Amino acid sequence: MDVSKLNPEQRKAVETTEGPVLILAGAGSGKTRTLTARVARLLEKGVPAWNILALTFTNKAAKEMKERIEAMVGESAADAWIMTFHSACARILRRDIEKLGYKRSFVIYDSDDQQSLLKDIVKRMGVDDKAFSPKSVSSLISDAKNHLILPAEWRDTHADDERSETIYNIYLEYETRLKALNALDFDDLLVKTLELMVEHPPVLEYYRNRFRYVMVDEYQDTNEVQYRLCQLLTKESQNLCVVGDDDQSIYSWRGADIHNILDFEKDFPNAVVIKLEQNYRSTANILDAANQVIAHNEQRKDKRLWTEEGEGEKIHTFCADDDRSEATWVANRIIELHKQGDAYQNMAVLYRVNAQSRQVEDMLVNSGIAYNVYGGTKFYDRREVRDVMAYLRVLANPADDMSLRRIINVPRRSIGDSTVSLLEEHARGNEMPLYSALTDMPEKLTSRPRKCVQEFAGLMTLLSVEMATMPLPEFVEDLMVRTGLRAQYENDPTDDAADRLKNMEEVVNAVRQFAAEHEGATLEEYLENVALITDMDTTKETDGHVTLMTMHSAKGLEFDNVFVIGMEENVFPSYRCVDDKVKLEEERRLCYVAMTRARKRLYLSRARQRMVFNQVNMNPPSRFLEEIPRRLMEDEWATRHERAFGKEPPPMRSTQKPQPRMIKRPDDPLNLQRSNPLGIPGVQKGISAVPQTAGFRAGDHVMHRKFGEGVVTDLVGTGVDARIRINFTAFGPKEFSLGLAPIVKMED
DNA sequence: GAATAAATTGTTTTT
DNA sequence: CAATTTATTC
Repeated sequence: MDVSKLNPEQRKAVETTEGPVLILAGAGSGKTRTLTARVARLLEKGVPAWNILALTFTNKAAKEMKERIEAMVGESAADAWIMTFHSACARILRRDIEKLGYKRSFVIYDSDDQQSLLKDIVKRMGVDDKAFSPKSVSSLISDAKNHLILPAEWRDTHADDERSETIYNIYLEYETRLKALNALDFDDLLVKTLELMVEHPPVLEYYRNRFRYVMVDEYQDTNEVQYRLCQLLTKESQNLCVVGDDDQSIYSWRGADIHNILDFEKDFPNAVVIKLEQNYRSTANILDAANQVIAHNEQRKDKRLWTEEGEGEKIHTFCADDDRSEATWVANRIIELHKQGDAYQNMAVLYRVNAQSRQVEDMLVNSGIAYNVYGGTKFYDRREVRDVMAYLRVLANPADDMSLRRIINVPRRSIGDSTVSLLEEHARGNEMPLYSALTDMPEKLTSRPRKCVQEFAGLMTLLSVEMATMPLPEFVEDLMVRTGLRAQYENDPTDDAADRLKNMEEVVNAVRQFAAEHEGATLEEYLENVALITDMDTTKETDGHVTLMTMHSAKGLEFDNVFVIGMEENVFPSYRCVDDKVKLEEERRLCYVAMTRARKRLYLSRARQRMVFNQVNMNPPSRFLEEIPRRLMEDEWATRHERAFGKEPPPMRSTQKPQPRMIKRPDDPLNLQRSNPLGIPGVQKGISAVPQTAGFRAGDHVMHRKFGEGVVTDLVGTGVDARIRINFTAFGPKEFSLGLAPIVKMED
């Protein structure tokens, strides 16, 4: 293991192999390199690979780490568990879940499955499905599970009203049904693993002995269950090494608790804390800007990333007329960069919500530029693909009524709703899965549907025999023929059907690839893989392709040129977060993550108006834009006097156009609402509620939107670069750019 | 029971 | 607007 390429802090992280270690790794600080080197070091010291557990959040991160470790030490790392939390839990459960009363053939329900189950429950309970939409209920349940709150506890900790009672009933029924279906949702994978460890000490003992060294990546994103699992596993060995960055915590909406990383030193008082603060990725300007933005957060560990890189280009900003011309601008810049010799794979367009990819896609298609969109509608979310999966799931786990119901009449085989209802009723009466009702039919069933069901039951029996005898890929191919799924689309001349057919063929390819990578793989293993894989993980041809993805998905990645689009209030930060201080700080962290993805050039764009919900919406520039010091930015209008479409620049003053919605700021003591609808960074014209450079002197009493009262101590520089230093009564001395800081002079 | 027409409804972010 | 759900007709 050659540590000479590491800096002193990184080296310390690699060499500290024993005891609790907290590595605070800023963006681009060589985190993965350090982590992989640490694993290599452990192996080199003679720690057997099977003693090592390295947990990540994404398959991509796991895969990368695994590959890099293998490149360093070769096959000797093969026995180490380097995988996501969810995969590790699935694997642990596959061994011992029978101790919890499930069967080992359990299936994993994704959020779609979860929601259709909830929908079914709500419908059967006869409650108002508007007030209890599957979406809202599923997030409540997920939230409860992530905090280890079982139905009974949920009821005890919530108001004693009708709504809570109903939710409790749904939650309870949901749990009961899942168990009957022999299915686990995503949260269950973690919760049940914890349950297994807590209630079955020998199991815990086994894994404690096995995993002597536990490492956790992106620790700031762990939720309570993951946290407890880590604590439990390392209680004896104390060998828990966590890596994270509180500034990059962007998953609290999924139960991630930032306190897990903030309180690590409390949990392990003897922890070695290592800070990786040198950034090897971005130019100084980009890093500086990102640092400035994140400095506006109150809830954070103080740190400052630095770099040896040169300043580089300024951050390019642009304000387009609408979302369409914003996309055109992006496409044009991409073309320009490409002409300069930058390859498309070095460019990424990042956005807040998946829907924003549409316009950019259109423009890239028009320009003939290849691209990959990550996220959004996933391959495995397509109807035809899910149909195939439903067949496979029923065969793997006949208790899966939900999947069976999905495919019992797909393709059409004249088993309609009324027949299914009869079968279901009968199955429920006899406390058996729906699948059993296919062969043990209720007497009420008349001869015609009876025959159809019989035929279907015969098909399923045939398939289960084939499943046991044929290699997996061939079996899947055969299944699509025997079930008639193929024929359904083959006889359809529309383009749509051709696409679907192609997707089904893609499933066979995926199975074939999986079988090739995992020798002797079973159907269960394949299904598990499918359930835990995301769109990010499907291998794509990246060469010559521009990357389009959400800022969330971009975490952990880096590109030479990064475009962040939709830098507007109510878009980014999202309208759902604008009124909540805590949520807003998470948005800001997301902004920090997005900005720090860029190595050489960062482009921030916004649109004056944008179509949202099928109506025109006008939003002021994102507050994050205003948190970047002006000296680091260069606006296209100001410098080039050009427009995406060669139109005249719009008037600087708003005429009768619809007024943008004002941002509500309950915490704004002076009511300094943004009155700068057309405000262009770099062209300081519109900020009118904020006093301009003139008028401040040392000794003046001022009021800041966030920091409250203070006294001006100093003024530095002139013009756009002018800065002001203020000593706040409550927050001490701070420095701001005079043009940007939301301060006003107080009347004495 | 199936095919078609009408109506409704929704947009964070993901394992 | 587009995709899904519900109503209507055959």
